[in-house]
Amino acid sequence: MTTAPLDTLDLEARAHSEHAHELRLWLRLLTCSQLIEKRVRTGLREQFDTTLPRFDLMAQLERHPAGLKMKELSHRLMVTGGNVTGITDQLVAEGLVERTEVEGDRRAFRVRLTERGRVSFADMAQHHEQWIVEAFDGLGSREIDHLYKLLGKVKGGLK
Amino acid sequence: MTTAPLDTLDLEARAHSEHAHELRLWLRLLTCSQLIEKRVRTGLREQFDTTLPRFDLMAQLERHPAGLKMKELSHRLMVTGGNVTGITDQLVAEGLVERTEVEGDRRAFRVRLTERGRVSFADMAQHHEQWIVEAFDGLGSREIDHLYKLLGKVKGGLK
DNA sequence: TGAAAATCGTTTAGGTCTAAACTATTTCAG
DNA sequence: CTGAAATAGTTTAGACCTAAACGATTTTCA
Repeated sequence: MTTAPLDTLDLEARAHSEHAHELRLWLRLLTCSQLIEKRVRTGLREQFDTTLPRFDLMAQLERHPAGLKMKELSHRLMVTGGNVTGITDQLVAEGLVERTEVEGDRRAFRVRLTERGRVSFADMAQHHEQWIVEAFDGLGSREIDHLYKLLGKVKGGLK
Repeated sequence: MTTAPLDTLDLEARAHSEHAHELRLWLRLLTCSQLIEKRVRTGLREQFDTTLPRFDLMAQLERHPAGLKMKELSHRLMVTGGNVTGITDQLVAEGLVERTEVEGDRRAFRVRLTERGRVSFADMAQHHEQWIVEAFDGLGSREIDHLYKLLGKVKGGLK
């Protein structure tokens, strides 16, 4: 019967019903992303005894044969520099990747795939592609394009 | 000039061009998901000195006032049981959730929000909602619905 | 009934990721 | 020229998450 408590309830209730769509969308986006990622992680572990971050790093290097600096890698992978250091160390130890000097800047270096790294990556990439294709099996190519565009709009609005 | 090397190049080239759309879509989906997640993680850390997994666990409990069993939590959160054990331990230590007995099964128990947990969560949820709304600012409500439906199709095709 | 199988939750060992502090080098302003 | 600021990468401490092995309890079914 008083108005004060009802006001706060109204505010909460309104907030929830007004933005329920955004919240649902976020949860679903996250779920899709996590399910696909899990599939890829499991595949990489079971079939190649490696991990997703290692694969992702190698994928970046495959696209840039001249190599990438640590800073560039951490930006592209959207992870911290310390993280890139650790993963690169592993891959160097296994001979899949190498650090090369950057002339004119003794602080930095460029990371490149070794020949062995290229061969190893090509093998993994083929299976990776298959897992991704399977993940979107339920969609037609029109829907894939449309989804891509809508997510582009989301991405554009971020940051 | 020889045909053998060209064949392998063709195979690779074809494979890549045939499924390029799926791969691009996957990378974009992942990027959107990671950017939004980063925003939420930063907000939770800076404004509430907590983490996303802790928030997610409390969010599940808020939706189920009677409490959830560890198994149910790990299923809903899509993480392993061991992980849920650790996060629950923390929240119990801080008095935000509590373990209660399940009668008739001495192996299991139910995890519930405490009163303090409910208050704490309500505060965080309000800001969380705001961050999510901002993330989808660039989209109209029709687009939000459409994106939701398309992702539903993706989700349905997984597993 | 009673032994095997299944279920619930925890522990363990190890990889991932972060923020913040740190070292080394380069750039820039005075 | 020189000292401050910026930049490249690493280290550190700690939280997260996983898979696998494990203890305790319950269920199954012969």
